[in-house]
Formats: sequence, C-alpha cells, structure tokens
Amino acid sequence: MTDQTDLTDRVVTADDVATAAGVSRWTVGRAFRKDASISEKSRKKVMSAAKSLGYLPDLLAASLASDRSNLVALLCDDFDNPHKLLVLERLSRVFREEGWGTLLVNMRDASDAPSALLAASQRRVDAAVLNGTWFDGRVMRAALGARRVRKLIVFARTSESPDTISICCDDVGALREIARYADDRGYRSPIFVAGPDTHSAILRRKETFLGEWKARHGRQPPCIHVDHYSIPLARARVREALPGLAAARRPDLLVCENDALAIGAMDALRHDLGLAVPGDVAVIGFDDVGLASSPAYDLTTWRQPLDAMAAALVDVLRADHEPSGEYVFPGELVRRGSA
Amino acid sequence: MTDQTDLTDRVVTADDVATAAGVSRWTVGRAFRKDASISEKSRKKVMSAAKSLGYLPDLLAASLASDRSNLVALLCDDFDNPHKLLVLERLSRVFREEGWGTLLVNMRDASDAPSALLAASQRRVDAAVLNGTWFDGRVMRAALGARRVRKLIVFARTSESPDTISICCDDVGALREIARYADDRGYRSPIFVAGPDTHSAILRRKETFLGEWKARHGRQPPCIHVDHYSIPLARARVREALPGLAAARRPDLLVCENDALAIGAMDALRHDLGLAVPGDVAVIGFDDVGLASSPAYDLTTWRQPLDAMAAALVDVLRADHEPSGEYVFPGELVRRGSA
DNA sequence: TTGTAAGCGTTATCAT
DNA sequence: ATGATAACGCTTACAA
Repeated sequence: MTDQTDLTDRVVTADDVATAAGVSRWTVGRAFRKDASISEKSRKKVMSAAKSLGYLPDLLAASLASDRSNLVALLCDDFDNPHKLLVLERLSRVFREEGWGTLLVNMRDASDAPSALLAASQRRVDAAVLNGTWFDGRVMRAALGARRVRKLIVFARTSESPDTISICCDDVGALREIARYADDRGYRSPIFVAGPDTHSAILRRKETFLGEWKARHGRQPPCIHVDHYSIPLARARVREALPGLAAARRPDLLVCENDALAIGAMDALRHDLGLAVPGDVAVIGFDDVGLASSPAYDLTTWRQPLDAMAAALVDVLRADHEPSGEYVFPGELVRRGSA
Repeated sequence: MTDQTDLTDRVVTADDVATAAGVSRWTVGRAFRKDASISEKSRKKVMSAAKSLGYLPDLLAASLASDRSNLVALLCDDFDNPHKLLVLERLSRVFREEGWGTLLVNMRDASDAPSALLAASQRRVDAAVLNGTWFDGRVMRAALGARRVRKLIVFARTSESPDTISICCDDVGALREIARYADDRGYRSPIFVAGPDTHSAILRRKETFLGEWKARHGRQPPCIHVDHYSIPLARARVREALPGLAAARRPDLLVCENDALAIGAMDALRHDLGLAVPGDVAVIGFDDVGLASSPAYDLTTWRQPLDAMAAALVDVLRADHEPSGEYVFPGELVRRGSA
C-alpha cells in the first residue's frame, strides 16, 4: 500500500509530474520525446513541473517498455595496444553524442567472447560493437544465436561472417601502398612483423604485403610472428628472431602489422641489437597511435581513418533496417623518420 | 492480443520456461538466483528447460523490479593519458568478474561532468565511479542531488567532498619518498612539472614535493605548469620553460606529476633542447604506464597500487551500507635509468 | 519449498 | 492533441 502523499525519498515519477502539471502521465512522456505530437503549451507546463520536482525519465523502465535500451555494447580485448584508447575514447564519445550509453565489456580472451556477448544481450543492447582480436567465428554464431542482440558490428577489422556488418580500414589498399612506398624508397630486403596467425590472417595485411612484394621482386619476404599485440612481446620476439637470420637475409626494413609491434621492434633494434633506426634498419607501423609521433620513435605509419569509421558506425547504428556488408575506408600513409 | 502459442521470434521468458518445466514462473526466477531456497530437483528441471529454450533472464526487467541495475557507471575524462587504459581495463574486468556491467561515460570537459552523471543516474546505476581530472565540487553536488546514484566513488584521486568515498594512492607519502630519493641521489636543483593548477592542487603531489624539498634545503623548487596531462603539450611547455630559467636555476632533475608529463618532458629535453637524460637532467614520473618501462624512456616512476585500489573499489561497491571516507594505498618507487 | 498478488516506471496502441 | 488500457519481464512481499 504505497502512500501517494509520502514523497520522502521516493523517486519522482511521470505520474508525479503529471499531477503537478495537471496533465496525464502520457503527456509527460510526450514532452520528453523529440518527435511526439504535443502542444507547446502542454510541453511548457510539463517541463516546468518536471524541473521543480527534479524529474528525469527512467531509462530502465523506458527500455523495458519500448524494447529499445539505447545501450550499445562495446566488446573489447587487447588492452595492451595503445590504439585501443583512441578507439574507446572516440566511440564512447560519439555514442554519448547520439544519446546511446556505452556498455563496456572486457573480453579476457577468445573463450570469454561468447559469454561477454551474452552478458550484453541480457541487457538488451540495441547493438554490439566488437572491437577485438581474439574472437572468431564461434563468437559470431553465438552472437547471432542471442536473439536480443539486434545488430552486430565488427569494428576495425573485417568479419568472417557474411551476416554481420564490418567497418574497417582498407588494409589491402594500405599495405599495397606501403609496399610501393618501401620499394620506391629503395628498400630491398624487408621482413614482415605479424601478430598471431589467426588474427593476422583476418587483417590480410601480411598476405597483402607479401604478395605485393613478390609481384615486384619475385620473392616473398620472411616473417616474424608475435603472439600478442604487445610492445614488450614484440621486442622480445624481434630480438630473438633477427640474429638467427642468415646474413644475406638481414633486413633493411621491418614492416609491422601495427604500431605496438613496430614500437617493440624499434626497441629491440636499438636497445638489444645495437642497430640504428632508420640508419641500419627502417621500420613502418600501422595505426598512428600517439606514440608514433613522439620524437623517440618518429614512426612512419598508416593512419586509420577513425573519423570516417566512427561516422559510419553511427550511421549503421542509426539505421532502422539491418544493413550488412563491409564499410571500408582508405586511411593514409604518415611519413615520419623511421622509414 | 498476443497469441501465447506463437513462438516465432518471441523472446523466451520465464513463463515459457515455467510451462516447459512444469513449475511456476517464480520458481524459475529462484533457480537463477544464487541464494534462493529451492530444491535441487526443481532447479535441475528449470535449468534444463531453460537451456533447451535458450532462456536467459532479462536484466532490464530484473533491474526495474528489484531497483538494482547491477550497472556501475565509470565516468572518465583525460583519455590522452596512457594510464587511463590501465584503469579502464582493470576496472571493467573486475566489474565483470563481480557480475556488474560497466557503463562507460566519456566526460568531455568540466562542464560536461554533471550531465554525464545525470545520464548515468537515469539508468539507475548502482554506483558511479569517477576517474577523471576535470570535475570539481560542482559535480559532486550534482551527483548527490541525483538521488538514483546510490554510491559515488572517486577513484585515483582524493575527493573534495566529505560525503563521497575516495580510493587513491598515497600521493603525499609517495612524493615524500621521491623527494628523499632525489635528495639521496645527490640532485640539488629539481623542478616540479605539474598539471593544471586546479587538479594539481587536489593531487597534493606538487605541494608535498615542494614542501618536503624546502624542509630539506630551505628553498622551494620552481614549477612548470602544463594545461593538460598530454605528452605533446608537456613537451611544448618544457621546451619553452627551460631555456628561460636563469643559469643558476638550471635543473638537474625534473619531478613530474605523472608519466605523461614526464615522457613529454624527456622528449623536450632530448630532442628539442639537446640535453641527455639522465646525464644532463634526470626525470622522475608517476603512474608507471607501460611506456615507462620501455628502453626509450626507462623512466623512474611511482607505481600506483592498482591491484589494491581495484580490490578496495570492489569491497566498497559490494558493501550494503554506505561507506565513506578515504581509502589510501601506498604504492612503490620503481627505479629505472632516468633518475 | 513453492505459488500468488501487486507492483517497478515507462511506452505502444488505440480511443477520444 | 490528449487520455486510457495493456503490456514489458521480472522481483518483493506474503500466503500456502
């Protein structure tokens, strides 16, 4: 038996505002919606009553009733990569600008991805944005099985599944141009530094570079694989791998799958192997993280078109229908001192 | 008029599971709660029915009914600081481990903070964790006014308001020890590199260092202020500020309020001013971001006790009552090559 | 241990 | 333009 007159510590509800404004509860709701058909007079009355009572619509109740949560899940892993911070900042910002809340879900590893997706679906997120490296086809299927995730968008990498939307940088075009640039600058014995095989294959950066170089010079450059996109790990792997190469295969350039690998590689070259960058070995990265422009690294790299990608993501999220396919954006080479 | 027998694309609800399992809807609910009193037999029946139907409890509806959302809002700004990535990863991970969702709210600037807090409160978050630099007392008051935010926790800095909980590193103890270390190592003319005045005052790192140094040597070291905790900005400010100092005040050490400032300072020293670190000028930072251990910087710094701080945060969030006060943890000096 | 009634605060839908 | 009805899917009582 709730006493309507006892307002102590009770949450202010639309009914309270309605009573205060002398209108119905539904009119209060309309006043707070953009598109609703309501007279200016009513809206004013409602708004002033709402203000004096300190009323704010309850998004939880609204979500339940409307079956739209205005929540977007952002599923991430790979927090070692400094590029992640750029993405998190940008996406959480544009989501908020669009009126969506950001549900950040930290996927620990590949096996964790399906459960992360379920966690999101239990909150009826309007969409799930996957920005990570460690999920695979299984995740996609789990996601599509979770009926409450209406939209599944793979951000910053291509998707293996045809049913999903993916928004990414044109990796193939990028690596072609990087190969051309390396060739033009006179480098002749590059090595490609790649991430873990599974993810590397999806990015298609490695195969593109290797293929393009082979087309130009008839031989495929060697590769170094790093198990994780982490700066210290890349450093360790490059330190181990380089001295083992026959002298004839000693590289004059390391083309790296991303900046984390590139920075780790530079650390190894300079501080473990005593080589000068770019004097002895040049380095090219990918992402253009903040550090790439620091004078300590001054890294030639590829800038992902984050503006365009974020804008495309918003468009896709806004769309009423279920779009699908790939949205690919070009990006640009950022020439600095390292190559 | 919903047709109960038409299951096409309908969300599976507790009622469906109840029917399938031959129990009541409430028993289904109990089966999914940890503490509920339910017979093992019923639970098994329910769970197998749930599994075969693909049922998962709807957290939205649960939140509305129970008035607990199991959502924690994480209000952040200062995404330029690489330390933010450590915090985001850690907190989103422990929240998930505890069964809480993370609502990431990106505060653009100081004026944005109150509205960010309201956005969180509209989702009935169980708690709001503030991890940022740009909010001030006004935000606190706005937050406490928002009745639906039950707990307000300031993370990684002290709070100005006595009504809030704060979990932070012992900045005062840290800077005392840094001053002692600098003194012991023979540095005699340090400069303190601080962030924006408002925030700097709250951290108390600057005043602690200055005070401690004055107590030891009778004079207060000069300061350089940077408007933002950003690496490039710190670089620019140090580049401008250092040459202007009289030769007698030329520093042999820069003590920096955090690693972002320290890294920017090192860039300026080495690449703009042609000075060797630590040969000509030593540098000390604060935070121990990933970059600090890179050989390019090899930064002596203070490691915030993130483990302990995250654990304390969980305890505070778990607590039924409303704890308050400051939870302070010590951290440790990480000695590397830069000082 | 299990079932029932009464909400939680909103919105979709229809009626006026 | 506004009001009324019936959900949305669950949980907290409390009764059996």
